Amino acid sequence: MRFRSFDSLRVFDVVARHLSFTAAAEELCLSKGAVSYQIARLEEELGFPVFLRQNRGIGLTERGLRLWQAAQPSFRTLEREIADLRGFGGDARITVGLSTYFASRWLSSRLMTFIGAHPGVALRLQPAIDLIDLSEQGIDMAIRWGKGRWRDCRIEPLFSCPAFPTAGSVIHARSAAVGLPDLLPELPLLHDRDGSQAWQDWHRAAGLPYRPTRDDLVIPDPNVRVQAVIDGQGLALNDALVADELAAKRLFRLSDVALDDYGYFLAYAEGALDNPALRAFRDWLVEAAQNAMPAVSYERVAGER
Amino acid sequence: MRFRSFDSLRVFDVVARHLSFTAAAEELCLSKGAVSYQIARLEEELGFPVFLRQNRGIGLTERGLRLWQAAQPSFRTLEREIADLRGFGGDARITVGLSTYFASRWLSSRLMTFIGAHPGVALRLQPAIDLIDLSEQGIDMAIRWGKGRWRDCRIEPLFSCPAFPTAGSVIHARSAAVGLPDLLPELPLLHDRDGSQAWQDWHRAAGLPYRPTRDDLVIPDPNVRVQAVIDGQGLALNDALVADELAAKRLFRLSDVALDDYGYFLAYAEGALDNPALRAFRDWLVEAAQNAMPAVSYERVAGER
DNA sequence: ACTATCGGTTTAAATAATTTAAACGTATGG
DNA sequence: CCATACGTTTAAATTATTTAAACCGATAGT
Repeated sequence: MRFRSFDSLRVFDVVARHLSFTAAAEELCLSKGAVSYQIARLEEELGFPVFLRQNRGIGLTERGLRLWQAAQPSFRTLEREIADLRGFGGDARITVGLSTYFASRWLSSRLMTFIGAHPGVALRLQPAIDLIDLSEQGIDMAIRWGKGRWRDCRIEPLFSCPAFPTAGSVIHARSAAVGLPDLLPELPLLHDRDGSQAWQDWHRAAGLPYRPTRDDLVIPDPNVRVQAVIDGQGLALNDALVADELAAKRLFRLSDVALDDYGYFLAYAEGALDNPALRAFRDWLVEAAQNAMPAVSYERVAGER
Repeated sequence: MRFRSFDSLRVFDVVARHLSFTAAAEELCLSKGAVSYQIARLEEELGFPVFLRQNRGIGLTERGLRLWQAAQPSFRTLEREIADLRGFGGDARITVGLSTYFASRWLSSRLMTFIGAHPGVALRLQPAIDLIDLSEQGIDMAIRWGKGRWRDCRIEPLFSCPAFPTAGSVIHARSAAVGLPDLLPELPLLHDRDGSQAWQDWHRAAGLPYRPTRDDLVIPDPNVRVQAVIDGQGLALNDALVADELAAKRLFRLSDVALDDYGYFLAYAEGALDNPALRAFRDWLVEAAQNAMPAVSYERVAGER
């Protein structure tokens, strides 16, 4: 029997990308019942199951995975070619400036849903430390971390992502024993850039005195900074995207005082949204951010007031 | 609007391969109306036509061609992977022995319909002059030219393909002037192999005397033999697959006497059809042969009896 | 020039597939 | 233990597809 259900296969592709019937249904503008039906139909025609129905959610079977590895690029090719032939080719090449830190810790795992849903758009992620200058290097949009007080362009908040002091295990142990306020003056502070207000802001929030000039370090790249903290070079303000390191106990949060007004923002030039591809990316990003604000709780340590 | 109709696209793929709605309908087991509907639907959704409706038959538009160039390999990949995952992977690699002559002049132009209709089958064409020994070199099936009197294996007739004497333009001119019977004894005859009965058979059929030993040439490869004839090396018995050369007047048929019992045959070992892939190829080949027996008419030349 | 035939298209009716909304069942996390 | 999340099922409604037959233009053979 020849395989016929390529429409079902397309539904499978979307479901496999989300690993969720519900999310796929939303992307396809279908009810989840319809998606379930399509997958059942596909499995019947194939003669083997493609998804493992697990307790909560689903997973690909081994053959399902192999099928997806073939289907994913095929549909991507087809959809891109079709988008091209339809003449949507308009400005469908967009460049987003961001830090490798944000890209690897937050964006990349979610990106598949965008590129899958917008096959006609060629997305380019431009790693950059300094995201002040848009339009330099042909960056269409930038994702910035801060208080959202930039005035050079349109700014949209993505999600709040407070910064809090973090340290490696050695300093954490000392902090737990001695107490952070006493320890603070003698430790090097790692800054994200020259003239950053962040540590100063944090001291004010914590009600502690701040002496501006010390033997501090400026480490602009957040990934490098995190590693420096883990290696015991000093203290840094980090945001919730270090959740993995916290969970793995390679990094420790030292205080429940956080800079709550910090977060991630999308920055773009005034007319940027006239480009439908950019608008699509903006819409997707804002929604993705809404649904997934990372949060890190703080366990009070013994010895803290 | 997102593209949805991948089933229609699959129909398009088949139609584009055949360049015929009717043939595609047959392959897909649909009525031609249904195929027409699917293509109309596809074109509506794409927003541009994929086929040019010509006087007789159809052709791809420029964008249709580009679409097909993307769709063809994608569907092929998908169908092959699916065939594999379904476990049809059994013996889906088949090798067919044939002459490059037959391959290039008859088979290759038709082959696309087979590989398209049987994506799970990996087909290998093994060029060979001497197709007597099957099972040597792992040949599953062989296509032979002759009278079909082999006894070493199962033989199925493909199509009758009579042989007739041919010559290049110089000899043809002399033959037209002098008459073939008078000219024949003084011309070199080109044979397909040592001990071939073909020329002897032909002389008998034409009611002419045959002297076995002369300064003749043995040229086993049919393509080479055809070229030798064109170059005026002598006369050879050729079959209807030289139609192109006849039409281009590079080669000329010298007589209406033909060896009518010669033709192409498919040879394979007794149990070969147990392999579904081989059976599929046999079925396809036999049917393709039935629908397309080449025929060459003979225009009587001035000076002939 | 006439006619049979070869495609592709159209039509209306029949059939089959898909979709939806809602109810359901089960597992999870607070 | 309850509320929720997620996939499944169900029955009904809606769409889409298919078919057979008629149709139309062009072509090839006579």
